[in-house]
Amino acid sequence: MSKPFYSVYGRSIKEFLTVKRSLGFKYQAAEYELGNFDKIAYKREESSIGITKELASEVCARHPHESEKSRYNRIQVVRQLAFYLNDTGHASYIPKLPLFKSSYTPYVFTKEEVLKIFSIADQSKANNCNLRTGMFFIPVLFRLLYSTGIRTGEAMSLSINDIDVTHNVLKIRDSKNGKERLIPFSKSLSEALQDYLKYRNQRPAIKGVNHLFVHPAGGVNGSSIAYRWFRKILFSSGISHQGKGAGPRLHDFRHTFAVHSLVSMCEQELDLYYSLPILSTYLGHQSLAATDKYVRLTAEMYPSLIKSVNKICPHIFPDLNKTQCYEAD
DNA sequence: ACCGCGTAGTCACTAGAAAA
DNA sequence: TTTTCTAGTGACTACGCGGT
Repeated sequence: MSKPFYSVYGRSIKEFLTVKRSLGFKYQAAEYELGNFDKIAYKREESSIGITKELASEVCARHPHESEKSRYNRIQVVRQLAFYLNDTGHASYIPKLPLFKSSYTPYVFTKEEVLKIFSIADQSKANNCNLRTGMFFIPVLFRLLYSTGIRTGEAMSLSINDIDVTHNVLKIRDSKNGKERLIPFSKSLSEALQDYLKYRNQRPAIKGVNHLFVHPAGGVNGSSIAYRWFRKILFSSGISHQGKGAGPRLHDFRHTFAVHSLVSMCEQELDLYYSLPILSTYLGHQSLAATDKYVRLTAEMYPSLIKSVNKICPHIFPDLNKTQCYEAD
């Protein structure tokens, strides 16, 4: 499972990993970064253990297309290794952490864009007769993501037993904490799900398969399928994708759900002191702070709405000149 | 030949826990 | 409270396979 290391640091890195793991940390991603550290040390023909300032600066140098945050994460691992080496008698330079600020702004679809995406997805499904195509469930998956705001991973791992189309509730089982949460959904989504289930259950190949989202031949698709179709449909819908990491992502259905829900609650003049905790629970956030980020996002996208709400209940929406918008999950 | 999927891998990003 | 750190997962691609 673990990769070999080639430089003079190899043994120390292995010990370091063992120590960290014995403390209960997984150190999976870190092992990858340590591998890069090892490669650089090997290339430089480092002959003795102890990180010099020169070695540290080469390892911590910014990669051409790397974000500040990623570099920050990378350097943290090297720092930990440097601390460990110091503790074990190999004097090492401890690199400084850079400053960084979050820059990603989530994409929020307009209602027109959402409708356009749905209709293109429906057309694509009608045109695709491949027996193994994920297109079979894409239209209903997109509707599910938009109308419940659940994560893509959560949707893809749903089983048919988690869906109750009589009471319009679905169950998210969170294997991580053994927690589960119930998500009520709308009548229109329920109809879409029932339609899908009808076709799904008619197919003999799918008998006995528990996964909700399967291709017509009965196989279970990974979430990369959903993403690939998403990009195709996005292109056909004429919504431009801004390139790697920047464009609308599948995950942005979740943001869109949150923002549209907030807007709709504002329009119905619901008291946000009550409705925010509800939204927070629905999204599965552990704190209100995460949900608060959507409030800022909503304020940014619908300034005129905010003006009218603030007349009734001031202080709900932040002054955007003074705050920055960060992404919430 | 072409298309779409599955898989595995790299790189990137964020939430939330832990430490200070 | 703020800073530091880890866990977890998303975004994206290459490649190979099998069905049409």
